[in-house]
Amino acid sequence: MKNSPHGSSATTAPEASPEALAWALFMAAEKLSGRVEAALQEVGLSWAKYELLRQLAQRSEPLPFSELASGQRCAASNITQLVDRLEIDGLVRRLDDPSDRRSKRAALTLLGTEKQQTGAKQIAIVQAEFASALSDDDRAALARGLGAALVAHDFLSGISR
Amino acid sequence: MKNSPHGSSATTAPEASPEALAWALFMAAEKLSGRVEAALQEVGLSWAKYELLRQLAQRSEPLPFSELASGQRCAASNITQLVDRLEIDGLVRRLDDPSDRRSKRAALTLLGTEKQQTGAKQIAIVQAEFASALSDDDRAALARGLGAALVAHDFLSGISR
DNA sequence: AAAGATTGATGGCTCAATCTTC
DNA sequence: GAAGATTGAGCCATCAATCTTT
Repeated sequence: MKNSPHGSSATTAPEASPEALAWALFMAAEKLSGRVEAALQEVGLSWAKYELLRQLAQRSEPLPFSELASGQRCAASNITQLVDRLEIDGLVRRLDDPSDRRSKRAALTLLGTEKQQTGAKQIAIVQAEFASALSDDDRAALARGLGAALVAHDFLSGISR
Repeated sequence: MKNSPHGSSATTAPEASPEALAWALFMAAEKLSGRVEAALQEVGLSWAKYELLRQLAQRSEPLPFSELASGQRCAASNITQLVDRLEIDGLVRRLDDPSDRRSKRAALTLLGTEKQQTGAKQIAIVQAEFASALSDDDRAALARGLGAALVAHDFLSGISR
């Protein structure tokens, strides 16, 4: 989600039209992602970099680029470039895979592990702030609405994926 | 069988933790924006290009780049490049501003106007699909939750904007 | 041939620096 | 000096083409 519709008027009624509903969804996501990015910037990480480090930390072993690509749901060439930059940052190392010479693996460095951990704490703060800024009822309403939206999307796009 | 309201989504209870709530928000926005992008692609437009055309169509007169930048909430240099590409596409023309020779304006071409209009129809379809895929109650819940989230964000970030 | 990674070109965005005009 | 637009460098993503290895 990159560009979202800009709001012209801060009119009164929250959501009456279907147009406003989609717009509100994009706005809310954009605002929240802005917070996540700002929190990560404190650690010197972009969201893309953080997510890759996170995947590596979660599996706690060097992972082949193909697996990183499917995990991040992005093109393989993107991983190549991301790892390039992460390697420059000293957060990740490229390893050869002895069992398949076509394959490369990415391994966390010590610094990479540390940055991932502090990044995770930053993100946890944002999530907690977000959740606690909502009343129980609002949070429940949001959860219900988002759940329904996700189900609706899967339904409209033929289930699988 | 339980007392699940409306038996809408009796699936794996979507949101229990606050972590999942933020994640669901991002997921929903991502899915929906994917639909918007796919709809616009039918017209050969990116979302960024569409939004610029839309701003021009809405004001129905050539607008200075500075105004386009503030309208799209992006850096001025981005407008320069976007207009470059839109000009290549034949959707927009660069005009000199006689009253201030520092300023350039972007004007819709006939083709640009047409593409914007068909793009708008495409988007309206997506919005309608989205809204109608939700039950009244789910839609109301989503509207309430998103409204609260937006208010919470403004509160947390010191009101203005 | 197919899988895995890389390269090159492109789109969309940022910031810092620059140039012209006010 | 400050405003408006542009350029250059970089980040993050895509796709198409390529190269090596299986």
